[in-house]
Amino acid sequence: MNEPDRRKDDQVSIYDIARAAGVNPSTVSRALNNRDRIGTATRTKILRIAEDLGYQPSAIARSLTTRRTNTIGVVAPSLGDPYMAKVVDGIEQQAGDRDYRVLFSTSRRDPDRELTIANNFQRHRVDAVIIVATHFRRTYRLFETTLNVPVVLVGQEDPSSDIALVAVDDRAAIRDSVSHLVGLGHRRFAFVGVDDRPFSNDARARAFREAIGELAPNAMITEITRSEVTDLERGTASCLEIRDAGITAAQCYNDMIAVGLIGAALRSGLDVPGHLSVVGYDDLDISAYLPIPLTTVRQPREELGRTAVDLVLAILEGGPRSRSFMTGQLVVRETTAPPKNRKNGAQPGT
Amino acid sequence: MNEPDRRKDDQVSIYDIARAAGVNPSTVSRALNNRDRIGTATRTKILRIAEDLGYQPSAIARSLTTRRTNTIGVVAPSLGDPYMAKVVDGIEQQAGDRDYRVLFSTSRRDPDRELTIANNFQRHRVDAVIIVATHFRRTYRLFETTLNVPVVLVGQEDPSSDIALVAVDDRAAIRDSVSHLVGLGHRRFAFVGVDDRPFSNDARARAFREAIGELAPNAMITEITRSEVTDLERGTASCLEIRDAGITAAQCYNDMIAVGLIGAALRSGLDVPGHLSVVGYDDLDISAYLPIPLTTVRQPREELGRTAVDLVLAILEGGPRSRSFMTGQLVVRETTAPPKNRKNGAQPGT
DNA sequence: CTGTTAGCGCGTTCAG
DNA sequence: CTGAACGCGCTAACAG
Repeated sequence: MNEPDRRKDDQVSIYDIARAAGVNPSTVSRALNNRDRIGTATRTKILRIAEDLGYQPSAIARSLTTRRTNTIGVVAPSLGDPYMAKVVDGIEQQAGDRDYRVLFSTSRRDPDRELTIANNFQRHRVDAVIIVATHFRRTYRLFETTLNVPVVLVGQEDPSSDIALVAVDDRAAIRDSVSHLVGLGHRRFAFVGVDDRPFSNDARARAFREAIGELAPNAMITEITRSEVTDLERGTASCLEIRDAGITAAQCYNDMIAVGLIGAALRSGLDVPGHLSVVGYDDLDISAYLPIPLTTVRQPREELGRTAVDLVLAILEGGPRSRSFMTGQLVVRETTAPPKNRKNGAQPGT
Repeated sequence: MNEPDRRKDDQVSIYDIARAAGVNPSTVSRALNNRDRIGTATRTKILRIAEDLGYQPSAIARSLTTRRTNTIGVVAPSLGDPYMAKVVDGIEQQAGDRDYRVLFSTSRRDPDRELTIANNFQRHRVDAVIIVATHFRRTYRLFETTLNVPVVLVGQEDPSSDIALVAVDDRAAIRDSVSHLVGLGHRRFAFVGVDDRPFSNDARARAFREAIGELAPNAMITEITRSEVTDLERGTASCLEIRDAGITAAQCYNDMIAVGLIGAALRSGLDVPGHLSVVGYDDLDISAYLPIPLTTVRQPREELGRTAVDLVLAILEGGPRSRSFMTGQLVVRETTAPPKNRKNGAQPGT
């Protein structure tokens, strides 16, 4: 016996099923929520009728009385790039498993939009907020103070200790990378960064410098930060400087940049990894399958998203704000090798 | 004058602002919604107080009375792969611009989950549904009948003409690709497909066969469909067969497969594009920047998402179910070239 | 164990 | 032009 055709605005409510069962609506509510004192007979009867009528409780009405929406608001700069996509996928999965809904909003890194989103979250009475990779403390404060709900940050380090967050331990991961590179014999390094995500960029750049200072104190190190539109273009654009500076090993802020850099290097006659070793950061799906498989630091992106949900729910259940660090793992593939001399031209400064 | 600290469950309502303004709640409602008869003086006064109190209307309460949620439910197999990510990004953008919220749910291609999602959408009383790249008619019917709201499909062709959808015109795009390949002199073709998205795979494979039948009637054509876990692996795994069959040009179902295939080809000593020309489908961000930039068919993925929202809203506003086809554009880069003979071994059948 | 009542925050009558 | 009253669908508190 299936439910009959009904229009969306003619949904069956507990009143309908109460009438059909000859009981009071509140009894239906109790039966459905498996609450306290309820006769087994009436309960099963009610459940059966609900089933037959194709009843689905209105989350809206429920939220109105319970004052909980079971919704987590998520702000991210975009949903379109591969890093976000995985994190967001992890968030959606874990939230779904824990019976929470997710309200995604993209900020496009625009402060005005962030304010709009905060207001929007408030209108929808989200129970908590997850902020992905937005690198301004201000954003955190904005959501924290206007919404007054738990907030968890994903994927960035912030020194202040009272902010809940989950992030990859950049320092350890990058130290592994440097150790690998130094072991290969490299002494002329570059860090290829980004200009529009200052927090995480600085963290990685700093980690890189520190690790080199420790593992190869006399090495040369330069930092390149281009202001192109996309990360791929940032990588492409930094090739010339790397070539002219006689760099033999480059740590990139992420895989996209590495791909751009490698492409430009090959086109300009630089062999990878012969003349230039390149290390990425992220380990995108595609990175292992590139024609020259990319050596990179793997970020557990889905896991970051899932953990963010766990942290947020823990706080909702009365736990403390905690910070969780996951380890990034160096995956050595084929874009790193011992340095070889270049055959023709392109010496440092030439 | 900013709003004072208030807990989430102590939000300001129209009652608070009515009290502060010395008027009736319904007056506040009218002022806020810019409705009919309302004194300019009282209106501005009320607006000012609302502002000062940091008032944000409860979307929940509003939905309860208006019986509209301004929410679009979106089902997609995942949010994590680059194709979905862009489409979903487009949906989110356009919905946001039109003042709609989006409720994303991932089906993981699991029929049980699809049912759960349908029920969940019903609980949340979504106003409409967008189904992305789920290739079973059954899914469409499921959402259509249980929810009784407008449904729009994205990214797949379905012959039945009464289903609203937006998709890329595969036939025209693939015909361009074949024309390009035939013009280059190729006569031994393969289509490298997928097994888990039968609808769109068949559409593209068929388009490929038809185009070849028309443009190079005597050419050889084989179809390879591997059942690996990821698309990249499907590409990798199909290399051997392509090599043995003496194929010189392969059209792949998407870019991921093309990347896998190219990687395997190069490793096995096949030159790309010398011995094997490869055409992808999608034009991922990364495709232009691969060491051998990929020739591919560009799908306007964000645009697909945006258009889906437009279609859905048009129906909500009383318009007819319409179908919208966007054109995919062949982008010729460097993985296609005239066929050259292989130098050593690996002849057909060897 | 079950029925009654009230109220969540808002929009919408219908009177004034 | 504005106030009073009702209902959206559900849960919770209190009776019986």
